[in-house]
Amino acid sequence: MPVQNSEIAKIFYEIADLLEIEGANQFRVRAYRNAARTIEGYPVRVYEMVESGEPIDEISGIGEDLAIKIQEITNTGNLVMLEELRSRTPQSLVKLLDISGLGPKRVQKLYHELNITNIEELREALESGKVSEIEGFGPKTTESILEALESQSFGKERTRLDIAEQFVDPLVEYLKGLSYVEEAVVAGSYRRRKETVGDLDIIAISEAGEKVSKAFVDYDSVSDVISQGKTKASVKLRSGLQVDLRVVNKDSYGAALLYFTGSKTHNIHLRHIAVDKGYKVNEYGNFTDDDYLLGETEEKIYEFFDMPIIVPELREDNGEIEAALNHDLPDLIQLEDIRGDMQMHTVESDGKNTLKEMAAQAALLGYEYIAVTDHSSHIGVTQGLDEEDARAYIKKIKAFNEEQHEVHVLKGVEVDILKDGSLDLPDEILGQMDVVLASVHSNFQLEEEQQTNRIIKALENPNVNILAHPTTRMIGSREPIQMNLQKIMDKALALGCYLEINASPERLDLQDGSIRRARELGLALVISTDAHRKSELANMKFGVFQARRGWASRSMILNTLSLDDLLEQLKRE
DNA sequence: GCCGTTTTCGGCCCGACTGTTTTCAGTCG
Repeated sequence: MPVQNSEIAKIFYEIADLLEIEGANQFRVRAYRNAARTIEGYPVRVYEMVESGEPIDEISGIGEDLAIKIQEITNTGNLVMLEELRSRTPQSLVKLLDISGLGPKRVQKLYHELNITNIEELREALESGKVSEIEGFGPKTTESILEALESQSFGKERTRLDIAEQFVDPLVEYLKGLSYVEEAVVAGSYRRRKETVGDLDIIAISEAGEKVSKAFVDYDSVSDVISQGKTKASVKLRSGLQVDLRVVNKDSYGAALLYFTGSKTHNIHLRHIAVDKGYKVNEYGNFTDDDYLLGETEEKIYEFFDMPIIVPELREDNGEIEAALNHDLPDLIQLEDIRGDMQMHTVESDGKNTLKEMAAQAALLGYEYIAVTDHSSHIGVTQGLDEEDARAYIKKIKAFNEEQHEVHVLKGVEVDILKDGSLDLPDEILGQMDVVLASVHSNFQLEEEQQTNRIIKALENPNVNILAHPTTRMIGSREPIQMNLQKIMDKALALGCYLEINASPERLDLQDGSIRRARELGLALVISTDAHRKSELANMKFGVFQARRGWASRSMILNTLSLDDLLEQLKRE
């Protein structure tokens, strides 16, 4: 049975939590957590490596012991060690760690002294006053735990990048508007352009930390103040989003930005290098003994380590530090490189704007071309094109291109892949299109092999150019379908077709790790917005962020090409 | 539990804030 990387990671995360509650060596705990993170983001499925006999202990952070455990998981779907841990320390205790203010030590105490194993028992013990009888649990602590329980803000969900963006701009503007604030900027996973963010981290330059901190907690949309000090403060906005502020002086700005942009593993790796060279790096700068050396800008810090600056999107400790040391960082694609959008919908199917309106908006964005790709009719809700509609539609686009020359419109369609892998429009129609996107909109539950074969069969149709939103996942609401993406990528490469990076912020499909995989295979991709109204054409930036996180260079993204070159690339043998 | 040009032991990133304490442990990022 294929075991996903995420399943292995989940087991290691749980082991780390349980070991921590048991009071195990913190470095041992860290090793499990570190391994979980590595495997979670690993571009190759580890179980396939095990099957083919590839050495997994060559993965950084996986040693002999963890390699054996991974083999056990991939062979049996289970790990005896985890079962043993669970028999000593109830699994349900892990949930308690999600409650703000409760860490491993306190959870352990609650378990040992009151035999509390879950949230319900905790709530009861808090309300009956039993918890405050334990040493170390004063009135403030018990109250804040109770509050955290009431607010149900534990088990924190992550916020989509586009939604976080709506809160970021006004808050940063507010801070910048304060006379004693020189600069304010968002760091954290937001700056790394991760598809979702857990909270927002803001860095401000000021000599008046206490005043900034005060103004920050007084911000209009703040509903709760979690902490407030001279150099940092933490609040919850009404939306539920947590925002952390850090105030630094000019000399430490770069160091703080680096530190709070993360990722954590990237920072730790940099610090290892520093320690090896006899230096110390913290959020205030680079130090030798206790003497400040530098820290004003990120460039200077990377330069200190003989590296060019590494852009935030790459800072995941996935080889970017090694690449930087070799001066071999990828030349990442930028939004300005995009010359056209390869998927959008109009009123012909489920879009809200007309062809003319979409084209006008694309012209405003400076595009040379767009592909209009309305749905085929299989999925009833979208009222897509049947054969007759499609013929009329082709004529309509031809006429439109004759009457205007600002943006060339490619005749396109997003055709449904049916359950058996056949397509929802006849070849004769598809053959008249400039670009054909094929995509899965139904039968999400098929088993991996059947799903994979279904998609491959669709790609084998010589009219198909692009597999759109390849995994069909929706962030936070729909898991990717079970499919062997590696096989599909290999096939696409062999057949001369391509995969899409869907830039819709609720899809962002492909994921960053898969884009990285495509890069390694030499498989080109397109980035398209799948816009259903003209305003959504602006979502292209989210796709570009995602592509950058996947190490994509301009040369591997087809819609950075001129129209002629693009059409040439779309031709299949 | 991982790792190694200081390599098989002995390190492992580091600081701010809070609450409950009389000097610090726990949590968080």
